[in-house]
Amino acid sequence: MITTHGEPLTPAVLHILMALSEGERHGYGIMQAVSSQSEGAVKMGAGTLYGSIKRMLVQQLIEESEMRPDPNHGDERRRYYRLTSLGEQAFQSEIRRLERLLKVPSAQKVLREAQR
Amino acid sequence: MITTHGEPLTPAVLHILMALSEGERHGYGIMQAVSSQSEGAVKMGAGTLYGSIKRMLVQQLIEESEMRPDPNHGDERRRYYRLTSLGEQAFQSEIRRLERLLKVPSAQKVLREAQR
DNA sequence: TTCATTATATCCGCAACAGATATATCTGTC
DNA sequence: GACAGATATATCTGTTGCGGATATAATGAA
Repeated sequence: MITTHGEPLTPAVLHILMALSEGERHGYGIMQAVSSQSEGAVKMGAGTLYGSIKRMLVQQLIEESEMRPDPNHGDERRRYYRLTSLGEQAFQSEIRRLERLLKVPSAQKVLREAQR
Repeated sequence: MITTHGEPLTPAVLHILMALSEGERHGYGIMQAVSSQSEGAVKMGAGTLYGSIKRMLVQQLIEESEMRPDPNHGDERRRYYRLTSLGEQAFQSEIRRLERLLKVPSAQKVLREAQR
């Protein structure tokens, strides 16, 4: 499947971009953000998380930040990530794509019926 | 990645469900509907399409209909598909999931900035 | 009759997913 | 101080999904 703006975003990649769009986070923090942003509907396993992070670093959608946890509290192994401008663009175009998708009549119908 | 309602839907599966949510369609018709529903942003290749159809038949998200093209015009090889009730459920829960996702503040910000 | 489009289908390499597994730290509490 | 449970990172690997290439053939318009 091919989208107009670069590669298509897999659900895992979108969720990670979304988690990081709120600010810098470390791996485990991304996992938690995904769960909370989806209201518990989506659980991302460790394999998916770290595998996706690795790929996204290569694609330059995200980058590691120099931020380190306070030495007095917080696991020093924590590594923080942030969106690159490329990642931000990818996030934006994906969000807009999804919004357009939800405008399709049959999707609108579902949403109208959902609000009771 | 695990969603609360059965398996996670890949983008390809969602698009096919969405195309069929408007009525029965044959393979090539699905391809065209995907392109039009996404306003040309998404092009689904034949490999993805027929591979996904095969999987979705097994998962009972869709089923083949007995509908045949008018013998006077239309390729007789056309095979039509429709959503099963399981497919309809999957479509609905995915649409709702995506809507919730777009409610996340950082996504809302993107959408607000998009309308200019 | 020629050609673009429509239409279905498979093959296969590559990418992505996801559970299992391993290791180690942090934090609260008994 | 020991222990449990949550936090944290990472790899390995089987399985699934994607998607371009390829093949074949019917349709429809010029």
